[in-house]
Amino acid sequence: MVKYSRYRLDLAFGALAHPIRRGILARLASGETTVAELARPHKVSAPAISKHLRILEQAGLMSRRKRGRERVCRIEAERMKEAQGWIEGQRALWNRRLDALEKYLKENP
Amino acid sequence: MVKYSRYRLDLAFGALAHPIRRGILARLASGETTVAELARPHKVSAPAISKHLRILEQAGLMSRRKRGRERVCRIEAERMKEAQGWIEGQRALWNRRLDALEKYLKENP
DNA sequence: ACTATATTTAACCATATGGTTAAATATAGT
DNA sequence: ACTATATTTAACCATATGGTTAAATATAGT
Repeated sequence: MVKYSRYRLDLAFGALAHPIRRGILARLASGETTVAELARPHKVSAPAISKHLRILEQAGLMSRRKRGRERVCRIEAERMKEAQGWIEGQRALWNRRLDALEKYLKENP
Repeated sequence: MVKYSRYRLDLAFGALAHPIRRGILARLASGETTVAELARPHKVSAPAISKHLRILEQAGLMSRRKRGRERVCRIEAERMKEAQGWIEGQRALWNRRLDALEKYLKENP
């Protein structure tokens, strides 16, 4: 039972939690391309890829636009940055605490 | 149907995809503490918290040790670093590409 | 030994995820 | 108009997630 609407970071991290979706993002990081091209390296059906793309799109990590009968996909950098930012913030806290501890131990041998 | 064993990054990102778990990690970033203390800010049952902790632990983002009848939880920095590293790598690619494009546009007005 | 506290496990339920095949939709190309 | 190609939607199934309450387990404290 989901009680709260799903926040942006939930969707972003959730989208990053599957190897095929990370593979798709990795491919997109080197330039936009079509759905067929994104699907090629993975051995799942076209509908499966379509679902992964929807999850990435809903998470705001990627966008699609039509080009003839193809769809061209493009990474969206902002949400990736937000996800990274969250982790970074935690690690900053954590490291600051460890530094303080280290300093304390040095000063109180 | 999950066909491949779940990789470390799958578990790590999956674990980060819930606000309660991110809240728990945020608390842990400022120092280790007990399960009861971690549960306090969240209005779900104790078993729900216990499940979240298990997910965090299986993802390698946190560890638990016994202290009397309590369990003391502690963040595990390494896996956090890996998750951040993955995103960072993608963004590096992406930004390099954008920089190259910008340069190209500047040189070919 | 008895009782209270901390935490997990069991059993249950609803929804989300991750896959499939078959069918629908839209455009390209003749 | 006809056919091929690209992609999505529908219907289905199994497993994972996220919650609940009730019970079990383990230790603390008298």
